Formats: sequence, C-alpha cells, structure tokens
Amino acid sequence: MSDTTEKEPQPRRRQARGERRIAQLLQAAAQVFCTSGYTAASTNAIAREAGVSPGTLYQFFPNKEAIAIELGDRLMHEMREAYGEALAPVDPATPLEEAIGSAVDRFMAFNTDHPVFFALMHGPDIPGRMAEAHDQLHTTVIGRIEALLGSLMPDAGPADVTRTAHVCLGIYKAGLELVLAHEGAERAAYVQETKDVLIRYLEPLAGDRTGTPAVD
Amino acid sequence: MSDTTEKEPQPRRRQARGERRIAQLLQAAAQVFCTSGYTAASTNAIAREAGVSPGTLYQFFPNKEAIAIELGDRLMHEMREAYGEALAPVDPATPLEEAIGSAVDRFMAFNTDHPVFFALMHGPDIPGRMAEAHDQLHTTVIGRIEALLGSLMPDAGPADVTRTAHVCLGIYKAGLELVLAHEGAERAAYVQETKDVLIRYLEPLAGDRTGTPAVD
DNA sequence: GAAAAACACGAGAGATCGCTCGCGTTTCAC
DNA sequence: GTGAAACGCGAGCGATCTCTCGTGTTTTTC
Repeated sequence: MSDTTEKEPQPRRRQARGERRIAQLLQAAAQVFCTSGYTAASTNAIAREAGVSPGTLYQFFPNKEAIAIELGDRLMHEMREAYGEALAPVDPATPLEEAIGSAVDRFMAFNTDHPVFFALMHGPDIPGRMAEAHDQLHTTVIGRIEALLGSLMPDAGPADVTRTAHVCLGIYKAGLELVLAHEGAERAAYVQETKDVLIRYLEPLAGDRTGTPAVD
Repeated sequence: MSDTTEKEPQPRRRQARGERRIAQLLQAAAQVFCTSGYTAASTNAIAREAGVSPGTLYQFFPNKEAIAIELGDRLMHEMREAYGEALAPVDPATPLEEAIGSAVDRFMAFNTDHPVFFALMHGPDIPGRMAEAHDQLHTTVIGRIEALLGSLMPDAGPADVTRTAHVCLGIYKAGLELVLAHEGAERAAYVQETKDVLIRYLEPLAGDRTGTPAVD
C-alpha cells in the first residue's frame, strides 16, 4: 500500500566492483558456453573461469538461466547498437546482390565476433526464457525478409513468401555454420558462397515467373 | 592360452525374449532421444518408456552411450539396405535436376521416417563413438558429392570442389530442418524448395565459368 | 569512526543421473 | 525333472551439478 511497494524489491545497489564482476562473469560464461554448450556448462566452471567462488557467482545471478539470459540480452542490445536498422526494409531500388551482400556481411561479422550468440541460439537445450527470445528474434527476422521478398514476388501468395523467407534464413544459418568452422581465406570464401546461394535462389523470383509451379 | 580366449567374452546367448526387449528398448530410446536429445535423455526415462526397470536396461546395454551407438549402427545399416548405393556415383548423363531430385527425395524420406537420425547426428553433445560415426558418414557423403561435382566443375581446384560440396551438404541439412518442422503439403513444398536451391546453386557451375573468381 | 550494506568465500545440502547389486522368475539344455 | 543361464526387478551407491548459508572482508554512508 505504501509508495515503493514492488513485488520484486531490488534494494541491491551495485558497486563498481560488482559491475566489474558481472562483466567478468559474463565473459567467462560466454567462453564456457562456447566450448561446452549451455547445458553441459556448469556454474562452478563459469565461476572458476572467472576466477571467483561459486558463491560469488550467485551474488549476481539468481540461477544459471539468468546468466544466459543476461548474456543474450546484452548481445541483442549490442547487435541493435552496432547494426542499427540492418534489418530495416532496404531501398527497393537497391540491387538484389548488393542488398544480400551487405546483409550477409553484417550478420556474419556479428556472429564471428560473438560466437556465443550462435552457441546460445542453436543449442537444443536452451532454457525457456532463452527460447522465447530466440523465437522473437526469429519472427522479427522472418518478417523483415518477408517484407523484402514482397517486392520481389509481387504475385505470390503469403504462404509462398513466408516459405521463401524461411528458406533464406535456413541458407544463412547453414552458411554461418560453415563460416564459423573455417578461418581466414577459406572463411571469406564461404561467406561469398553463402551470398551466391542466396542470390541464385532469389534471382529467378525477381523477373522470372516460370518458377511458380502451376500444378494441375 | 586355451582356444577361445577372447578379451571380451560374450558367452551371453540371447533368448528370443531378450532380442524383443532390445528392440523395445531401442525404440523407446529413439522416442526419448527425439524429444529430449541425447544428453538430456536419462536411462531411467528410456527404461520407463519401454516399460521395464532400469536394471533390465543394463542387462542389454553396458551404458548409455552403447544404446545410442547400437541405434546409430542399426540406422546406418537400414539406410544402406534401403537406399543401397544412393550415394554411389550417378551416371554423368543424368540431368542435374534429376540427380539432385532423386538424391534429395531419398535422403529426405529416410530422415522423415527416422527422425532420431537427425537428433543423434545434430546434437552438440553426442558421445565420442557417435561423433566418429558421424564424421565418417560426413566424410563419405562429402566425397560422393565431390565426385559428382568433379564432372560439373572440370576446371576448378580441389579446394573449390570440396567447398562446394560442403555448401551442398549444408543446404541439404538446412532444408531437412525445415522439412522436419512441417507436415503434409507444406513439408512437400519445402522438399521442392531444397531441390530448387541446390539446382540453382549448381546450375551455373555446369556451363558457365564466369563464377570462377580470377583474383590477381 | 561506526553501522550498514555489498562483496567474497567455500563447504555442503538437496536433487538428479548413470549404473550396480542382490535376489527372485522364466527359459533352455540334457 | 533339474541345474544353469538368461531375464527382470528396484532400492540405492557414488558422482555431479545447482544453489544456499554462515562467516569474514571491503566499501559506502552518516
């Protein structure tokens, strides 16, 4: 009834030391999640990697899931910060190759800079809250791709557009997996291959309508 | 020193009942692995799913990994039985579309019939012995694809052929994931999309050589 | 400077999981 | 029919993992 009656009281005023520890722990968690995956990663291992005791870890995170969630949130935020509206609808006048090329480059760069992102999103055993975030991002990305495809496929049904969007995202994910598995020049070559696959897949949709299966 | 001195004596003569239990347990394991993944699947859950006690399970399998291995071996065997030399080099006279179409159809059918296969092969936490089998299959498939591509890309370096083979396999895997996520007509549509992606990716390689990056 | 709050530790409680063991039941060989 | 071996059970051992708690240290606040 009083003024600041919150259900989840957070009278926890973090000190500078605490913020540092949090960053330290998140970095360690990223490392461990990358090498072991979310489920196999133990909180004790994360604490050890960060050079602190298990008890200290739980001073800043209520449970293991919260670590992944905070990590995911920060990555999402950083992605939006760095690439802003890379997901935004592009100018329809932009050539297909250019649009695909820049989008693939941006996302590939982010994922190679933050391999945890892939590890957290791809695991089959991610916690519930994490799956929600994944689904939300997935839906958003699919929506953006659909918007882009809308101008490419003017006379296709919405189901076809959605399906094509899913195929595009699948191609990107497959390419990303190959890119992350290689380094240097070979990695760059796989980035180019990913672009080529997408371009060749989408090119016929632009001007050619023979691809539409007129099954009778 | 005597005659049948084996390091691993298997005087275990299975009865018909035992063989039935093994099949029962493997089917239950397939079910549980599919829904939970290998690591999250508990042996107790597998036994419960099969309607037997945990002790009975260990009467037939020395440990959890052996269950996955036996399951994998049987799947591999069944694949070779059913599709024989689907991986074998095809007649070079076969049109690209037909070759891709039949290969994709065969493998998609197998994977939709046995979703465990994908679950076991795709998990990031599969046991060591399983990873070996996966790598071996992977290498075999890549080799087959390389052989097919060899005739398509006569004047490409071996590294390029290998890379293209990996991209093809990646496209297939991505398509498979989408196919498994849908049913009925939508599933069939995704199969067709997978074929289209592969065909459009590989078509330019056949007659067109402008794709070869002549970087200096 | 003293009380309070945030930080840090590490042993271990509580839960889960892989797997074992002792004992009873069914099936097979002879 | 009888002994042996395969089958079946389920309580529970040991290891591991998440998370807690009591205690001690550092920082902030007044």
